[in-house]
Amino acid sequence: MARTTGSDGEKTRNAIDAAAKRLIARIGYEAMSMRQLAEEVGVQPAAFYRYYPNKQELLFSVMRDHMERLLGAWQQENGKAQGVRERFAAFIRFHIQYHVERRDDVHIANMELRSLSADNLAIIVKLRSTYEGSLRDILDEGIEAGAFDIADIALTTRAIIAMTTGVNVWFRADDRLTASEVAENYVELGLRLVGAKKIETIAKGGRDVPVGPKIRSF
Amino acid sequence: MARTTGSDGEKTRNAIDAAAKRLIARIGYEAMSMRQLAEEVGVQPAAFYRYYPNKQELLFSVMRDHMERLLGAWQQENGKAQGVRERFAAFIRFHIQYHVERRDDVHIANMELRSLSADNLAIIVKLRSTYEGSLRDILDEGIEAGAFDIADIALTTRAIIAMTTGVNVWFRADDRLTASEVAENYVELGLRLVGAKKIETIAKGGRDVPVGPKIRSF
DNA sequence: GAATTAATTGAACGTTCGTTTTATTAATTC
DNA sequence: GAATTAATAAAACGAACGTTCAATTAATTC
Repeated sequence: MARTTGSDGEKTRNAIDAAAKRLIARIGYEAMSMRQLAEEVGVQPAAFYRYYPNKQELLFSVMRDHMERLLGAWQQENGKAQGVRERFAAFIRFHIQYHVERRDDVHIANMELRSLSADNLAIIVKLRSTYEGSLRDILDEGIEAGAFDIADIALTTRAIIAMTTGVNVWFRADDRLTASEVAENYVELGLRLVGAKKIETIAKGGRDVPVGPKIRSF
Repeated sequence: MARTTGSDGEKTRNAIDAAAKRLIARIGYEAMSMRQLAEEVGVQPAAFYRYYPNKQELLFSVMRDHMERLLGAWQQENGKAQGVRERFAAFIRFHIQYHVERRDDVHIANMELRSLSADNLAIIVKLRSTYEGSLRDILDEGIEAGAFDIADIALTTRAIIAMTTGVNVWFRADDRLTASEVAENYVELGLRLVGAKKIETIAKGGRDVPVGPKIRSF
């Protein structure tokens, strides 16, 4: 046999991508063999090399596509929010919702960095820090506006990223909480972490008017 | 050649364990070959099988030993703290300090769960949940005592674990912050997350005396 | 409908994998 | 110092690895 009836390059490419994400997310890039991937797709191993030059490019493509989609989706979402507090809440909602909806993508992006070649790693790391930087910008903005009380911005940014990304470790769709319930819980936790002041307090003055004696709100 | 002069089973075993931890932490269990490990130790690949029946047992042994050491160390530390708030702070300090001191162990424990056989995974997962349960117990205790204000205990427990464990991703010993400075920052963040009340407030009444109208502190 | 292009198979490449077997030497015991 | 045990080396096992190549057939173009 050779070309099969009804064969279609685009369909096969999509099938390869989908199967690869499933497999890499479940057993890991190193553990996934090309024969395993081919079987999942329903083709011979050699067919893969019409679509990717090698295994590494497949991983890189999956991760780059994911990061660019993530960044694009957040940029779109970011435009809607009004005010720091709402923008901060929007970020957390977005982050958790996106992570829950594209679990495999996110899991791969978090776990397979070490399987990337040096060049590819540099590119992905850059995209990551762009994304995390957009959260940091919100924290900066919140401090400027006098809405947040943060001791160490970089550290707090990382804490929030770690906390919210961690949802993917335990969240199951059939759990007691829906994705948006989880998200709202994390919005509350996030607001605590950044020391968000009561809305009235901000409205009354912002950073130029001290809120009273320098006592933390907890 | 066969047995080498000065050869010692205990030393070789320790060398294997140390090299394995280094390698697995850096490149991953699947990516580490037995020949690579042997070379790192300075023996032939076959020598390994005097100490472990196979590669999987090595990974399991590394992870089980780590979890048991972690649990033991926390039990010892847990006895010292007085009061919920201090016990909570002690947990965070301990967790971060331990993670920073045994980076490879912790990294392996977090990354290589999927490389464990089903039986071994069940054992490690049990040890993990015992450890995480000890944090949950502190949150329970804090709520009981009226010292904490927590909406969802299970979720908050996981948030704290994720947040503090995440330190390992970015912490470098030569960074601007020392391990204990980082730990103190996270203690503050942790206290915010659990809605820890001001010490005077607790002293004045505990949970039986309402702190005022039911308004969150932020 | 012939020529061309797209998609895939089947077989094989050399390499590396985890592991086993056997032989050999060092250290310890008696 | 002979017998025993401990610790290794050396070589090989079959299986699996990522990848390449040539042949073949389906779909498309002209």
